[in-house]
Amino acid sequence: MESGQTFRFKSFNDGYQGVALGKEIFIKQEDDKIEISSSDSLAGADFNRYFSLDIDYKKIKKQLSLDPTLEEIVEFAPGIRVMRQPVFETLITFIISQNNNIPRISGIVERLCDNFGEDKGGYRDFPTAGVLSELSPEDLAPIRAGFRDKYIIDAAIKWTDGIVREEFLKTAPLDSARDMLMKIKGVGPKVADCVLLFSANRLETFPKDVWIKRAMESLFPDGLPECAREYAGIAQQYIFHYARNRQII
DNA sequence: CGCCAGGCTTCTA
DNA sequence: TAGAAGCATGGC
Repeated sequence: MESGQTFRFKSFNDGYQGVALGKEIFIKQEDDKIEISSSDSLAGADFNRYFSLDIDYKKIKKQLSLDPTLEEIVEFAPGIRVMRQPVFETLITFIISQNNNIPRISGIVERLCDNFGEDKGGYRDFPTAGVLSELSPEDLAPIRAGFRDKYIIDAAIKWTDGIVREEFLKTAPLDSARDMLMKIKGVGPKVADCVLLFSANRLETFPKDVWIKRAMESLFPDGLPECAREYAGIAQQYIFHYARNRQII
């Protein structure tokens, strides 16, 4: 929940609270048991898929751990999973993420939802592309996204116009999918890869941000180990978290 | 005050 | 085609 893939969850009691798939949920973990609860009906929302609880991470971690350095990195925070969030929401949140820090990303996303998301009775859903595509940069001023406001609007317009299509992103050759995303102003290789990894379930994509570049230089100067190729994106999340948190603890 | 943040666009050579 | 400047905002 704190690995920088998703930005609407807050620490709450002994778990996390946030809005996902149009529902306000509370999630907590005790040992291997993960519990999701809500005051809403969860009908129609597939949180096993959202949190990738249907994926065999024991098998994936075993394969990554064939490399001894990766084994240590995985063991540092073995509960991390790559989520499968809605594509449009992931696209917008990672446009906001550029040249930004995680706390401020969360703040901008929160204001975006508060101002333009559908009121579900006490909380707000993530805004639709249709709503965002009609806005001007001045309309977005309250969310204080800075220069990213025009990128958000361009992404929403290209989404509603069908220039960026979810099904294509999930099924087309990886390079074609990236090119489609990079037609959006403000979307470059890093944001495109994050969308493909965190929502389109393209586990072989390996987003390279400043943290990953620094971590790769010191941990894997010869590149990512061969055993991690199939699940490079999952390895990326373990490496990202390790790089950011290891020294501090 | 200056530097940096899950980068990208634009300008320059 | 590579490299640097500029970009909104906010925390430190």
